[in-house]
Amino acid sequence: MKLVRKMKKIYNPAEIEKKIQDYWYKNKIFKVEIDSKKNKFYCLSMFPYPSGKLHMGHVRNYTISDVIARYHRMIGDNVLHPIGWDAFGLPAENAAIENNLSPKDWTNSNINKMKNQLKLLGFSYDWDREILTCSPEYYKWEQWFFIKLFKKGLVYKKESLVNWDPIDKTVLANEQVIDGKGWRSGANIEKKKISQWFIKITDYSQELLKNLEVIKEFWPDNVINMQKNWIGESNGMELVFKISVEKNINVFTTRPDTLFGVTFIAIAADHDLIDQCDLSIKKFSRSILNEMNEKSSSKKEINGVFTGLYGIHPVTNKKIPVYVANYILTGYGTGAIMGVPAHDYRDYEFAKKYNIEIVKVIKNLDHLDHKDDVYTGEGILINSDKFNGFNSKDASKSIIKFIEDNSFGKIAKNYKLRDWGISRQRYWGCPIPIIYREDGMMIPVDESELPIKLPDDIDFSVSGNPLDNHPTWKYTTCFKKGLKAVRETDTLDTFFESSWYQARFCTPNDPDNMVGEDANYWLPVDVYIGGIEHAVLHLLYARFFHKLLRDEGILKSNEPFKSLITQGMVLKDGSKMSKSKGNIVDPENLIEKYGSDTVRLFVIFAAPIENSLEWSDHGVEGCYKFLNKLWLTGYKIKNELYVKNNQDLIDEKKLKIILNKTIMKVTDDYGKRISLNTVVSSCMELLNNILKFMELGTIDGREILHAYKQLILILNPITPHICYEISNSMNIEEMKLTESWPKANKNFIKSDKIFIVIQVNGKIRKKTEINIHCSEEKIKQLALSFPEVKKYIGNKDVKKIIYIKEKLVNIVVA
RNA sequence: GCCGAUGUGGUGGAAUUGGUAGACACGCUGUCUUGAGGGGGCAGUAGCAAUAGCUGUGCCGGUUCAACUCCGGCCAUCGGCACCA
Repeated sequence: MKLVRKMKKIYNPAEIEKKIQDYWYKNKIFKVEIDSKKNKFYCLSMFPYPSGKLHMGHVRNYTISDVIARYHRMIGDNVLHPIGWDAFGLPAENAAIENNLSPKDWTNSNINKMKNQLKLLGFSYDWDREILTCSPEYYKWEQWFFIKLFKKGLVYKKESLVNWDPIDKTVLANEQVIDGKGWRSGANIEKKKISQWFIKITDYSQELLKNLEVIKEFWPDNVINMQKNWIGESNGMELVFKISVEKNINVFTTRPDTLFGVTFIAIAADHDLIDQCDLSIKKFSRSILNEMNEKSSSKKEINGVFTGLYGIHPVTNKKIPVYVANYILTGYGTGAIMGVPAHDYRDYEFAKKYNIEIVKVIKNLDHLDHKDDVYTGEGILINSDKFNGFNSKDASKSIIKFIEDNSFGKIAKNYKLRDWGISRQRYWGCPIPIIYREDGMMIPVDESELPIKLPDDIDFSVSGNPLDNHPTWKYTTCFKKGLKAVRETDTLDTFFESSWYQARFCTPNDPDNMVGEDANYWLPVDVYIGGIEHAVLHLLYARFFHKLLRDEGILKSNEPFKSLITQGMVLKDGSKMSKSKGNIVDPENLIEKYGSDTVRLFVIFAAPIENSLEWSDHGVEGCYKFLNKLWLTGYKIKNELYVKNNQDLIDEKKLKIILNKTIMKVTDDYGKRISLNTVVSSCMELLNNILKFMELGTIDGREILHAYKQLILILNPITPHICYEISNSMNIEEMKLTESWPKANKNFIKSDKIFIVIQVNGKIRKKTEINIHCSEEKIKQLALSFPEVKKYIGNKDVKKIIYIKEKLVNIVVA
């Protein structure tokens, strides 16, 4: 055995890691282009906001994607693993105000710092694809696309009640309000009626919902569920109540089976019909609307007023009173409901308060003796004319058909999803490419004028939207007629940028296209990794955008992300690491102390990916010790390699079997199960076994060396620096190949002897080793012969003997 | 209230198709090495009990020769939505 390089006895990560990282970076080792001969694999982590410092959550996220990317490279895939910066957003503006810096400089310096930290962790990115969402080259395309959508009628401006964040001083989308608070500022959200830009995500409600069925195979259940909930499809019917010859009220219900239980109609406070009511009703409605504006969360007491109007029940022809009620939402369904107090809690509460008749039409079969006043479940229809005796499901179908046949209404669907509000009253974002001409026209700017760049000379000392306050920026002229015009000073929600970056990564530097043709080779992303907090924010928007791009003819696929992994939070002392709690572990200090391989190993080993990860200094130590042991073992093998002439062939085979089983298992774990913590366990076990056989000294050193080399290969995705260094000094040829993943040798998966468990009535009584070629009959006989087994059989009858191949024998006695 | 997920030693967790529960690690205990500390080695570590044996994967029941795994019903924890008709 010739040894090429010297290997030091002591593992010194500080010395080896820097050298290897520089080599990777300078030689663009992970640069990637289309290669039709290879299987493509697009591995992506949610790109970071450049806050200035990498935290443990980032480290975990990016380590996971790096491990997956490196594994796929080793099995010969063409791997796209890019990184970029979600660089627009409020923190830059706030920092600028506080420290009197420009948001641009602040952002750029943060990116530099974080890029260095990413390099310290040895992530295998194609750095040539780095993108920056605040660069005009990027946001130009967003403006271009905005204009396309505007012309299609998919973006529009409308005055409506929107969420106002009083701390960040901007409007927020519904998805960005969490528990009544702003997603970033945490401020209590107020309702304001202002004119805002919206994008018609609701046009895609049905498809966004339907395609969940397709992606759910490789997406976590909870995310699928949250999106399903958020889109919120309800099936039912719309029904028309005549008010007068020319006026109607349309109501939406999901319970057509309760049609005969309607005793009132309730409409929302901004319903069209209110215009025709008395002044007192109008005043009341306005007070309800004001109440809604004040607070969006907290529940209010049910409240309403009779309008004096009646609707005619289309089937019974009864006069049904119409009320304005504060529990009817504006903007959902038709803004009006049919009140069925016997079978809906809110309707019941309302009817009690205003002495409205309560008519039971559904009999509860499960609780016949119960005399509940309200029953919201399904049952058998009563008091329902010709539908009496039907069960709820059949009745609903029949009633919908009856209603449609008589033109009283129609089958209908409703969604909770609202259009996405995309304008923000902030500076550090993508300018909306719209101008307001002096003749009152609102038109998009011409493509040739793009990008509409953000001005750099901004005065933050005045409060309000800096673009609006800028002395010259917003004044322009119309390219068509030369008329004077004023620019839109709102900017786009930063979720706009992150909705399509995964497509831009495919052709990041294309000057002529938003997304080039290569995207159809790379997309969809094969594995996408990020936090659960984006379940209905970014992950919904990105799915929507992908469909917009498809319908514009730019992309061919339907969904951006084939599979999704939501990694758990990193905790310390039971809670999320945060500055205010003072429980932060700084990745850079840790790398300095142990090296990045230890940090990577720990975050992979300490918990399954989806679980939260409780920080443990002891655990980190343990990982560091493992790497030391790995190194020292390599050193010993290299320097104390021995040839053994009278080796123990049985032990040799044992080691081979352990090795090949390990290769099989970790291949499955990396590739199919994406269970990375168990990869580490298996590698630890293998090293323990190698050490055991070295100690025993029964096997030829070359076999030990072989097993060790394979261990280095399978560990390489997780701890690439130490593996690279060891493979150099021990001459592991495979590491240099494009396809370097070891294959399990099928000849060494099973040994000749196997352990069999012998049970009597399902309880283990004996464990024994048998020859693999032993016949079933013989094994059964053998099982019966053991005294430990006989003892439990006694003089009872052996009813049957079950034999599970190569696993166990169960003797059933009675 | 609705929807969903999860429940295994002191701790993180493993058990991939119903077939040896607790792999791998952390921690702890004993012990050896050292002047001491660190580091390292060896042995032990689900509970009760004596080495026999019994019990044990949130609880109750069921299916099965066999259940952490499947089914039914509870309980607890976490997450999402929440006047959505």
